[in-house]
Amino acid sequence: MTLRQMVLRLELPPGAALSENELAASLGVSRTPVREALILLAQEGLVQVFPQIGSFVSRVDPAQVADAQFLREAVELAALEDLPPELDPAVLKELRDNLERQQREDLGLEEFFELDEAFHQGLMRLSGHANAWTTVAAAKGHLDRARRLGLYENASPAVFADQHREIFDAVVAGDVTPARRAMRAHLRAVFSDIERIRARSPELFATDPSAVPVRRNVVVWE
Amino acid sequence: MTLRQMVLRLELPPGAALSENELAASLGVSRTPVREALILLAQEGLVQVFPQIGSFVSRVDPAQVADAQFLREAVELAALEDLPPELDPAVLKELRDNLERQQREDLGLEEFFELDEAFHQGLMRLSGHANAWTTVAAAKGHLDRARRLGLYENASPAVFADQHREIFDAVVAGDVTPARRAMRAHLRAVFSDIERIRARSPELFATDPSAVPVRRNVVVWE
DNA sequence: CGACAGGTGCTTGTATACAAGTACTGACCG
DNA sequence: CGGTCAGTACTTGTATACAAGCACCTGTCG
Repeated sequence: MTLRQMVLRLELPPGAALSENELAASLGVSRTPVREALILLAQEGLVQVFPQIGSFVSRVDPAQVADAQFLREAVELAALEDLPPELDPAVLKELRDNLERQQREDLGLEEFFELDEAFHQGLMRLSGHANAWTTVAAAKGHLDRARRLGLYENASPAVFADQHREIFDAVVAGDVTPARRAMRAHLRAVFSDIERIRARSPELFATDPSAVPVRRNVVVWE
Repeated sequence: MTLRQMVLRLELPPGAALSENELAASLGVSRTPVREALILLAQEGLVQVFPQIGSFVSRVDPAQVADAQFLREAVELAALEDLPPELDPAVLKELRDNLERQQREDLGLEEFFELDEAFHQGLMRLSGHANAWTTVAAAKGHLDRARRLGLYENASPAVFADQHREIFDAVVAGDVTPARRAMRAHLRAVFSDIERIRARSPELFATDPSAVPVRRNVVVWE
């Protein structure tokens, strides 16, 4: 799990080489459990394994970002149409606390990301589809990394916090159509950033997803 | 892949024990690759692994069926709203051929299932979201098994074939709203069967998903 | 100087041995 | 007859050794 987080948080940058031997040594276990973890990450698309060549953190693939975006938008908008007449008060309280914390001034980017994830997951729980959300969450690795790059770029969580508030108010008021409109606008805000980032840091993005990385020998002075 | 198909086609019945050793022996390989395959099936929810106890084909979980149903409905309906003005003629031809084959009288159930899957995948390709569909397809194992049980029960693919035709005609005509209505009705037809089947074959369904299967010794006369 | 062949060190894939734990079996004892 | 406890046969989890293949480095030869 912690390896997955390192990939999602870009601590392991897209394109980085992941040797099973090195990972095993640094984690103090054998190759077997490391390998099993990499297989799961590979199925999620976060890692690419090339037989006899190496394993690599996959570069952010704009196509996969768009796929995940479509998926999450479809699911979250459908959930808004499926809200029960009586909303769970415990979840509502949790969401209110969440929104309050989002507006703190000294909020770190990673902390904002956690709150953001929890907020969207809370909305899914309100509609009784928390499990469908876990499927979406597992499929949106590329999207999450793109969103992080976007936030690192302009670092303005305040706008998103306001959008969250707008969505939440519409949900509580039972106004499905405005809630959907606000949600759609909120989710699509990602696209405004991605192309600019790609122009600045092209090495983080995939051009041909089937391209095989090359192994290079680099001299390291220690 | 063939092991996955055996689970989805109910050739390996829900609840069946899967010994890594037996599978390895019957496939002529060692435990390692078998184990890696089981890990992937476990992440899909088709298999449950209990440490030091055993691996089992997961019983059909009505909650997971409902989750997958919600997911696919959300995605397929969203795709219908995202159809381009000019539909790919190659895909249209493929769908027409598919519909024609669906109406053959001597169609086997498994063949109908293949056509059904190809039809829905084709619609997703029309809207340019084939990749999002693969994510959904990987998440709907429990739903697919429930649908197979439903078809084994009343064996009437003709109704579904007509619904497919109705959806297709609306899509070609560009009538999004009727297409959505037809699609929603089509997808929700699953629910009419599942409770009846559960009453007849409760051993295929999960009661408590966290319950641990028990190992039993049975005498086999050979 | 340039091209080519072989050595070397890395990679992942697979097989196998052992560790740890569960459940049934059967003998033993009250 | 019934309960208890050791033994055994199974399970999955982990570590390790070997197999197969790719890329670079280097020595040799033209």
